[in-house]
Parts: sequence; C-alpha cells; structure tokens
Amino acid sequence: MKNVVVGQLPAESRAGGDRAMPGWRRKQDAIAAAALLLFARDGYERTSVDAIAAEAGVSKRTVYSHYGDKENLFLLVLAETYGTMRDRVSDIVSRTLYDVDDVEESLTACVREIVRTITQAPERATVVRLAISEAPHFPAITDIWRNRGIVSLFAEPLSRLAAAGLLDTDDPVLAAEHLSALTFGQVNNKSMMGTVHLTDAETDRVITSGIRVFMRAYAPRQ
Amino acid sequence: MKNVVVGQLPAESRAGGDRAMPGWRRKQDAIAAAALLLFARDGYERTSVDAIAAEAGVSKRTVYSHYGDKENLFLLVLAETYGTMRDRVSDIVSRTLYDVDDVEESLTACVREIVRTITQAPERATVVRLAISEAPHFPAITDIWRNRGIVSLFAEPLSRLAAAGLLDTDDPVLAAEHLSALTFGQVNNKSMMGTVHLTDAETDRVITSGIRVFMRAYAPRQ
DNA sequence: AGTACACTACACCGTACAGTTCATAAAAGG
DNA sequence: CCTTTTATGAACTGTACGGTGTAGTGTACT
Repeated sequence: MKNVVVGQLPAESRAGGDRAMPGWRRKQDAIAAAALLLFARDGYERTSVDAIAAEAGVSKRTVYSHYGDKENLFLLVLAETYGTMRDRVSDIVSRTLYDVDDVEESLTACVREIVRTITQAPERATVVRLAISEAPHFPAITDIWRNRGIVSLFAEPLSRLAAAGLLDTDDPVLAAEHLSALTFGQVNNKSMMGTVHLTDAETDRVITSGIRVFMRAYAPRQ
Repeated sequence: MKNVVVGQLPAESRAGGDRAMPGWRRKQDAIAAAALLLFARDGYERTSVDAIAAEAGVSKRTVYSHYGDKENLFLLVLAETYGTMRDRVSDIVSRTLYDVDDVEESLTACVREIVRTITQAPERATVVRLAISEAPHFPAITDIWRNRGIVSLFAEPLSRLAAAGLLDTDDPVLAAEHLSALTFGQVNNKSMMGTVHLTDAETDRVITSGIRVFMRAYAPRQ
C-alpha cells in the first residue's frame, strides 16, 4: 500500500507523433473510462485489471505501463472523476446563483440541475459511494474529500445572498451544509447513494420540500 | 449468488446440554462477533473466512457448518446488527420523546444520546457504511433498509408533538426525514460515514445547529 | 460401554487475480 | 534502408481464497 498518486502518466515518454489526439492518449483515456465504469459497477476488489484491459480493448501490460498498478489507477480515476463533478457543480452554482431575484426559486433550480446532471452520469454518481466505501483503505481519498468538498461551493453565493438581505445567516458555511443536507443528503439517503432508482417525481418532491424547510429557517425575519 | 438468508442456525441440531449458555451458541456468537469485527474493519471482499475463523478461535469447518457460506454469514450479521441498532434507537426515542415539555431540548437530548450510543460501538456504526458499500451486490440489504428504516421511528413522536400543538407539520414522516438529515445526515457526512473521527464538540455543534434549523422551520407560527 | 454429535486439524481442489517476462511489432531517427 | 527505442500482447508465476472431504477427538446423554 503506497497511497501515492503519480502526477501524471509515465513522464514525457511518447517520442513523437502527437497531433490532434495522440494514440497513447486515446488508450490512456480508454483505460480510465473502462476503469471508471467497472470500479463504479463492481467496486475496487471485485474489479480485475484483466477486466479493465478487456473493457478498454487494450492488453493488461498496457494498463500497467500507463498507470503503474491497480491502486494508482483507482486513485487517479477517482480524483479525476471527482474533480470534473466538482467543476460541473461549480459551473451550475455560479450560473444559477449569480444574480438572484427569488431566492427559493433560484435555489430550487440550482439544486435540481445539479441533481439532474449527476444522475444522468450514473458512473459519476456512484463514485461518491465508491469513495466512501474505500476511504478506510485509501487514506488519500479522505484528503481529496476534505480539501475540495463540494458543499463549500455554496458558501460564497449564500454569503452574497445574506449580504443582499435575502437570507438571514451569519455563517454561510453552516447554511451551505444545511442546504446540502436537506437536498442532496436527502436524495442520497433515499436512493442509498444511488443504489436504488428514484423517479423524477420523488426527486423533485424531496428537493422542493427540503428547500422549503431551508427557506423557512433562513428567510429573513420581517 | 443466492441472496437467501437462512432463517436461523442449522435447525434444532443441538442434542442436549443447553443450560445457561450452550456451547454451540457460544461458538455461534463468537463467529458472529468476529465476522462483524472483520467485515466492519476490512469490508466483505477483503475479509477471508479463514481470518474470521481464526479471530473467533474456531476452525473454518465450524464456520461453514454453522452459517453455510460467507455470503449468508455476512447477511445474517448485517441484519442482526442493524436490528439491534434499530432497537436501541427505538428505545431512546420512546424514552426521551415520551412526554415533552421543551421540544428543542428534548429533540437535542434524543439525538445526542442516539449519536453517542452509535459512536460508542464503532463496529456497529461502520455497518451502515458497509451496508451501503455492498448493497448493489446483495439486493437483500436494500430490502432490510427500506422496510425497517430507522428514520421512520421519529414519525410517530413528531406526529404526537404536532397534535399537541408543539410542532407545525401535517406530514410527520417528511418532518422526520428533515430532522434526520439535519442531524444524523450531517454527522455522517462530516465523518464520511464514520471514517474520520469527529470530536464531541464538533458533533455537538452539528447537532444543536441542525436542530435549531429544524425548529426554525417547524416551530408553530404564532 | 456405547451412541450421537459438535468440533478440530489439515489436506485438498479449482479458480481468480496482481504483477512480470519475453518475444514481437511498430515506429523514430538517421 | 537499417538501427534503436518503445508499445504491445500472450503466456506465465506466485499466491490467496472459498469451499469440501476426512479422519479423529472431546463430551454429554442413554
């Protein structure tokens, strides 16, 4: 057990021929995609490197020369996927909460879009479950989680709303946690982290009721 | 993969000599305890039956003659542990929310005691994470979860509080979910399902702030 | 004493899997 | 066109594990 994530692929090993989309890069991506798919579906232990290689249409040796070993591949894929998820959420948040008229409406739209985006990429969604499952065995996962939490993305917009007098809070981080608990937390809880399917109606009901509670607690008292 | 949980141990196979604590029962319990410990610590795949047998001070053959196979043992241990957790929570809820004077105070005490009880038995706590991790591979887990959810234990007391005019809700189940999300959900989220340790102070802060939000949303409007 | 039964110790089977070896194909560079 | 470097695939190695079979031991009941 090393828990060291290699910076990138094995140095600048390609000799030449990288125009548009170099071959080695395509293979690398195929391996990462296959790994994500299988890890998300079967978990770490149940996924064999042979299976990943087969799914990627690549020989096992290629997997090893690109990623070193299974653990490293796993951590890289996890970090990469988590990063893109976080980026997407960040986009949505800054887009839907940039200038706000009706707070409740905007928050609902924001959360809805995030949930929709995540559930539309099932492998991505299950990465969260995967991270939780394997965190005790890969301390590196805990670090990713703690330093780059998704919840914190809400703190800044909420703080702006509070400054504008549209919300009543002096602790935007805490408010962000509560908002998240009442929406994403509920969705995750009901779906067992994406294990059981939720209908759109159920999801909507959870979100709207959660935000209603949030607003009742955080709307400015007049 | 069978996903069939055998009712109990292999029939009434003991011939006699069961006063106080029959020998076969002790072994059975020792195996279950060892299995709980190791499954909780290492997960399903990483735990070998040999290791369980060694930890229980029992031969591997005994494990198999008592529990059939690894999967069955796992599901039995999981169900049993979840059941006792649920029972304890049920006790606490009915004790602390039986006759209530100050709602916020009583809820805080209730949630605090539940969290303390759970975190004091670490193997028990991690069973929740374990269940989530393995649910996709063992559909039986999902059934346990859905039919005997812990959150629902709060619905009845909250409904009584509403009837007494101490809470403002016409959907006690939903209120229970929100209460749970704002307290247990937050604790689980912050601790990554028990992976990282939370200090008592942090836990208390999460609980009290969560309940404050709950009360702001559900206190009767005067 | 004899019977019944749970338990142990241990060898065994088949399989699965992480990681490596080695020979080959492809390409870079001259 | 030939050399050198690098990527690739098939076959291999060592090991770990789930599960079974068996022969024998301890113990309690009859």
